[in-house]
Amino acid sequence: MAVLTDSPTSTVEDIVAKLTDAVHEHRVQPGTKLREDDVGDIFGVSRTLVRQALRNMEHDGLVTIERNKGAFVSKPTLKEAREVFETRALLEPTMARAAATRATGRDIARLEQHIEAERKALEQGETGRALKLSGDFHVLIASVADQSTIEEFLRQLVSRSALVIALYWRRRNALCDSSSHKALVEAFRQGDADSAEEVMKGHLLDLLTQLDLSDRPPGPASLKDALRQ
Amino acid sequence: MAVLTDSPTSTVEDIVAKLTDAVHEHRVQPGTKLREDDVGDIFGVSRTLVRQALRNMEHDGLVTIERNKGAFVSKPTLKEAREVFETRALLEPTMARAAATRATGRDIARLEQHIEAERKALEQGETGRALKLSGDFHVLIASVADQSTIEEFLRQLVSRSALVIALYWRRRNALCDSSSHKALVEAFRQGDADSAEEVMKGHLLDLLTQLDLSDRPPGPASLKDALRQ
DNA sequence: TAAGCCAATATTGTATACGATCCCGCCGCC
DNA sequence: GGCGGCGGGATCGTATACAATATTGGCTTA
Repeated sequence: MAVLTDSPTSTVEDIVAKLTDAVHEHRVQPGTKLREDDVGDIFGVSRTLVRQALRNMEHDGLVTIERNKGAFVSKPTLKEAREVFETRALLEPTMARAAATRATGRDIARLEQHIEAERKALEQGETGRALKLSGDFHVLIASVADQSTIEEFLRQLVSRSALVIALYWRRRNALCDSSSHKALVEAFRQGDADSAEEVMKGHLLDLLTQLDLSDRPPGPASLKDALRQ
Repeated sequence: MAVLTDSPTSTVEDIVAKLTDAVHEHRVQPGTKLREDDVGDIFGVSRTLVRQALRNMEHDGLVTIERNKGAFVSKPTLKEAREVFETRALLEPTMARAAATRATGRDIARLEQHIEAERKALEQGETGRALKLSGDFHVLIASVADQSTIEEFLRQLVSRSALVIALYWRRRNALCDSSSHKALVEAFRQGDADSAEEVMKGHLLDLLTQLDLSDRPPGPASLKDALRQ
């Protein structure tokens, strides 16, 4: 699970950012153990900072820490997976509405730039990176809406969504097309709050339908985990 | 700011819980510095665990950590204060609706027990404790609604609300009467989702009107803090 | 041979030690 | 007399050392 070697000393934020990216881009799978010494070696810091980073990520729901066992990339249960998207459905349409009424020219430009980056990543076959960027787009909307509290929540929810997608995605191929994102920005540009809200609702539903959240065991659990209970 | 001495060793969770309670009950004010050695002495643990606890509380928005300066009980800005209640307004009516459709007899009993505890605290003049219990009630509703993700978010928002109230409450006397809480439980008992949702909306508006979130300096900032910038 | 126990090893949990930074009072200088 | 620099103490930041716990492999025994 080697991620990236780094310059002599990294900050806690560096470690969190790099590990989080790796999870978002599906370079490390849910269930992966994050041994403190390993991570420390990779980033060139002591376990002190690694532990801080891991606890941070635990708070975002990306990592689960079991006492005396260690830190693992979280494996959201079916219920948790549903809750993540139910919560997003509560927050994001309102964010889209607010963004539509507030977005400035600079905001629009930033959003379009972002979409372009998504397109490029997809074009070059970097599906992991495209997925991450696609998530960031949703957080960016909350930023445009100037709602930092919800932006923070959304950051967590989008992170967890990456885990959910890793576990419950139906067909790897049909990845999130960016037409919805384009439609959102178009609504923002026209200041059409109603449209923005509706497009966002639909977009979240689209995402949901591409997941398999029917009742069955919590995804590709390792044999070991399965038998432990 | 002595809080509570404790048995020889406490866990991180103990420390977080005790400190959080102290903030919820307004026994420590926003802006208070939480010196690591002090907290460690109080709870009989090393700075290692204190730092973990403080970082946890930072994630909940209760504590702000400034590098090389230390940890302080957070002082939400006006904007943050507004965002807290805007976010609650997005989440809680839906939680009330869900609770109304899901609440069992045991749930109702638990909620009524909670209200009774609130009443007693008020009766005995323990306004701090009453305030904390009043906040917990809202979290409890999310628990009844069986939405653990939102419950966690609400826990953070209610915590921050305690800070907002400490900073922006208009008249200390007129404290949250529990009639709204009673009305909520009554709606739950009757399974009246519409009513539950409406009562919750109104209750949150009531709270807002008792706050002074008009545009003016970020509350009772100390002169020192004011001049520092 | 398989099950169970025990020791050796690996890993995490907590405390302590040391270095870096900041705050504050003192002193010299203008 | 006031202003600015400078030192000492206090406090935080990180690494390391040691203790506690879990895991693994081999060994014994029925």
